Amino acid sequence: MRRKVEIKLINEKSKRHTTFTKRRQGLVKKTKELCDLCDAVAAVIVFSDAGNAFFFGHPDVEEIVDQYLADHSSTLTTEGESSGASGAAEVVVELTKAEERLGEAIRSRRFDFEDEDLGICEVDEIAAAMKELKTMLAARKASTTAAAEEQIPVFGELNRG
Amino acid sequence: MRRKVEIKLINEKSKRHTTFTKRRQGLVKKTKELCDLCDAVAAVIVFSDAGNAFFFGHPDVEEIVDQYLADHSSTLTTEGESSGASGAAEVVVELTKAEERLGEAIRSRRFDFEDEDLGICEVDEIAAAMKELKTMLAARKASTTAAAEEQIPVFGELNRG
DNA sequence: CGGTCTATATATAAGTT
DNA sequence: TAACTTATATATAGACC
Repeated sequence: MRRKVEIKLINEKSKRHTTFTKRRQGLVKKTKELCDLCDAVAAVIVFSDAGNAFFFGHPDVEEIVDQYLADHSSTLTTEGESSGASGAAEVVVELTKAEERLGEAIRSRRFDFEDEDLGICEVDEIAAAMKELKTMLAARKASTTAAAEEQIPVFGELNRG
Repeated sequence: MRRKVEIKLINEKSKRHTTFTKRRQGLVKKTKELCDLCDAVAAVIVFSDAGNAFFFGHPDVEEIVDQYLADHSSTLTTEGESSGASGAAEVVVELTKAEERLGEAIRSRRFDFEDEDLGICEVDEIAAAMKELKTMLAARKASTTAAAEEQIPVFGELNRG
């Protein structure tokens, strides 16, 4: 019944919403549990498409948010995890995500390309180029002793005038 | 081996810390997944006892935090920036996100490039290529429509020297 | 400690109503 | 459409390095 699900954008709207609701609830629950178990200072905020905010925080969302802003308003000092990439592999992951979003957008035709000045072929090429780029990065990552100064013809085929 | 655990404060300090670390990681992962699966706007912030902040947010922690504060401290109405953009501009936005992540990673030097098989020059080239791609898209978008609307966001520059 | 390894608890994707 | 069910995927407690 339950199938393994790829962590990428769910294109089907109703399915996406169902997953959003379930996982949003789970996330808040997990946050509460973390706070209860460890007396942790933690907050989670989730916005629905409609703009409704779902949140939880201990001791208080605003306090945590203020603390965060105080710590990060001008000085970036993150020692642990953050939204940023931290290695070549992570760069590949980021590119992969972007690529997949593009691919999804194209496949699902969420874009009304007819009304845009951008043709579907161009976008498709872009997605392909990103995929290529990702593959290249992965390959480079894999081959430890490969050439150091090799030039990379990135997006060369896109230059069509 | 694994026993069901009551959701209440763990008194044993070392055990509490272990649980904190594991669950904190899980929470961040779940938040990421929610964002990836549903293109959700969500953020999580956790502080360790030592005062270190662990966080994740999409599109950006600060944005979400600001949105939360706006919603909960006044009756400001900020509409339509998180999702719902349609067309080429959205593609550009996706590219922008990826580009900014790369740029940030490069600037902050959170990469230990020495230990990777990927040189900073290569990554820099990739970032440049993405910027180029974005510019191309923007230009294409602007040309046919004869510059009616400026809806393509300006990027944070990468300053590659 | 900080990471790895299971066995088990929990979350959750589909199905069902 | 949401609530409930159920089979499975995933998270993670405890043990061990």
